Amino acid sequence: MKLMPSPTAAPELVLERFLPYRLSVLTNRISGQIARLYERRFDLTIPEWRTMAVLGRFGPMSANEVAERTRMDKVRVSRAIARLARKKRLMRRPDSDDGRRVVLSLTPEGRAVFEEIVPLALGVEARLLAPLSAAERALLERILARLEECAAANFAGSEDAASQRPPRGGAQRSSVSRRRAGIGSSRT
Amino acid sequence: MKLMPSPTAAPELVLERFLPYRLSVLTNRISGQIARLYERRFDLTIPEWRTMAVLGRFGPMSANEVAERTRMDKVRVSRAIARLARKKRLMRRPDSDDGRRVVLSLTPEGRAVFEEIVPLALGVEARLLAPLSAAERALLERILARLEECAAANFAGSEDAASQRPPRGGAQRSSVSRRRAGIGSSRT
DNA sequence: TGGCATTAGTTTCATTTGAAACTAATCTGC
DNA sequence: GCAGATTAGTTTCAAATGAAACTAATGCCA
Repeated sequence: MKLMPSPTAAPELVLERFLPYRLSVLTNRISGQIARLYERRFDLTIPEWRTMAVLGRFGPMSANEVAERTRMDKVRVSRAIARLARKKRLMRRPDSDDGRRVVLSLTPEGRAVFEEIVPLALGVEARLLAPLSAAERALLERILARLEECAAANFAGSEDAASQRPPRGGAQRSSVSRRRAGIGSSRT
Repeated sequence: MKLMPSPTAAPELVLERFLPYRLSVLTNRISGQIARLYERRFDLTIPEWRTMAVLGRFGPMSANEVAERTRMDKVRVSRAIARLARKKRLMRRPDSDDGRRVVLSLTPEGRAVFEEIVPLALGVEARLLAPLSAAERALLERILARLEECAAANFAGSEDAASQRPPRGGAQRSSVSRRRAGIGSSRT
């Protein structure tokens, strides 16, 4: 039987049971498999695939809208678009109403690739969910929604840090802040 | 009411509802928050933190054992160790029995940092789990375990790809295989 | 004993990444 | 109109990353 922890017992942290760590390992594995699949069969990175996915599903839109929908930053989107354009999987049409915008749309070839990938992607998802019962899936859905909400809230709450930024040429930055603040990419 | 899908209806893929994508976004957010926390307060990256976490919890071990426990590749571990050693948070003692091995252990300073972080990390986890009921947490545990199992199985099943590798100097590699096979880092 | 495969750990190198800077077009207030 | 602020998208640059090569010590077995 389990004894009561002594009043002074330090709480334990075992990495293998720590939720953020577990999520990270799990997600990276899944993303890795998917990335390999897309790369090997379609010469497609995950940012490229995500871009195609939203264009394929929702039709033409600007790079910014792609960034919002995929939650990728605009740099990644910009590069994904450049590569897709090079491979002739999407077209960029300057917006006549707003000279800054560029409207993106899949080429017929891009759409063909998209339509070939969709069932594969859904198949991966189905295989992942296969061992779960319907009830478990429903609960997973709810749990994910809550965690997303919670993470988004905390996320928003910590954005202040970047507010007062010194200009680039501005000489010194502490060695701490110099070490990349960059963070959670997961090429996924 | 919902109509039956027509026999020819293509299954739909909406990125925002696609499990691998959702996991990725969620995980990156969480990892990002944590990384910011560790970096700002302790000048510690996630690979460094993971290394300290296993050394702090399980005591001295070799770099390889750290890699196994943290599921990081040995390159990452090697670099994390180098940085931690530079910052005097861990010590490397050559193993007298096996000249290849180096036994790592936290310095007193490293341990102090470790003990300061543990409650913070557990706090982050607790905040994440706060909106979930006990029943939901239990089910989350089960679901995670199943997904991990499933992902690990598929993972193992797809390792063959790297088997016959051409030597480095070996002239050409296809543009496909040249484009990094690298994948799911998520600096997490 | 000696040679060849293996293991621990590091280094090299090509690539990805994102914050910050940058360019160019549009909006805003006056 | 028109100056300054904002927005769309790209480029620059300093890391981080990991596959493959490398170095060095062991294991194995003949």
